[in-house]
Amino acid sequence: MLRFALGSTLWSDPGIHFYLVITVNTDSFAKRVLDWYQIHGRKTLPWQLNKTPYRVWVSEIMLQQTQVKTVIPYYQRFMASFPDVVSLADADSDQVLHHWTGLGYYARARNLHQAARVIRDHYQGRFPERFEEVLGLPGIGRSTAGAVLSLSLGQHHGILDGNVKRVLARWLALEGWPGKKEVENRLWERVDQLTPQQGVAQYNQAMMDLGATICTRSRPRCELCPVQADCRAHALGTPTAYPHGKPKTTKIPEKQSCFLLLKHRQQLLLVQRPPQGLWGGLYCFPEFRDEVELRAWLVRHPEAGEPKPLPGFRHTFSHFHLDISPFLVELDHQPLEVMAGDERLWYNLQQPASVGLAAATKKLLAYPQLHTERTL
DNA sequence: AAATCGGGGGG
DNA sequence: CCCCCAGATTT
Repeated sequence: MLRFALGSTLWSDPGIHFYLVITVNTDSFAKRVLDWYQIHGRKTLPWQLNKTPYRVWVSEIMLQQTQVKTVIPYYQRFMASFPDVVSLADADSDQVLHHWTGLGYYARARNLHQAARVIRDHYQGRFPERFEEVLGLPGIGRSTAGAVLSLSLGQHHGILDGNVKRVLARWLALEGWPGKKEVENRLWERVDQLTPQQGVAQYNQAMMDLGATICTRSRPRCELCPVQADCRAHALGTPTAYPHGKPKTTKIPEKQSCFLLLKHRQQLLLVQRPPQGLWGGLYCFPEFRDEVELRAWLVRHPEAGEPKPLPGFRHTFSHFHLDISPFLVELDHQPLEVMAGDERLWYNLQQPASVGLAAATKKLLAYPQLHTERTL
């Protein structure tokens, strides 16, 4: 922390002095986070007492999916039943899952149990203390391995859980969705740069606490944040815009429909669509939900011939895909009474009427199969 | 109703 | 590498 004091004495009145005191916080990111933690961080949660890799590991796995308040009673019961890694390894799967009931993500309980057995069988029942070995255990990735070894043993590893991602993405005003490998890699780089040599355990804990209590997802309390001064998202006034969400994967719904291409000589039947909705007011081939519906219609119109499937195609709208299956039906005799209700017309291929046609309809009207002499 | 959380697993 | 999943909770 640096303070600059600029003083001035008024020439005209030696009794009056002005001082402008400028305080500039030149502390590093890590120091400010650590200072904040000394005052505001939680230090007496069950897994913060009696710290061992095993106890921290179990807490980290539970906390991945649930908040502290909910985890505490589960953690207490779990530790009472499985006080060390060997007792966990020796337990039945059912027993372990029973302790997990209500926590969800049961695959993680299975991984936890499996990892305990690996530790019992390959590490003589002692929790491994080399990063690569920890990373190799089922259910433990880079962040959890770093958390366990730093929090319990003070080893120098960064962490990047959801809380830390949010804090850093905001502080950096980082563009991009952290689910993308490249964005996550950039975050890990910054984790490596910002994680201090001294006080890693407290720093990592502090970053998680900061994300959980101050830099929350929806209503961050920036006024209480120790790194607000140089937080880029705060400067932009849009902290909640970070981290960016998953890009809207225009989870395009798909719809299929069958079109009836009813042909008599050089004419094709088109019906006008209702004014509302898709292709409103345009002329279009009679549409059916599926082939069954189309055939049901044909049964009621015995004058029509056998439907002949034409090549289908996918038509993509802004908000969904329509998979179109056209069926050509040829009429021997004059046009029959058709499709009650809507406006309809017999569209002459030689002398096209001036009506609105959807792109898909145009595409179908251009099919060569409609322009050849009838095949019978 | 949608987003979330870290790691696993499949294409 | 990319996408999807587990499941209960929060917003």
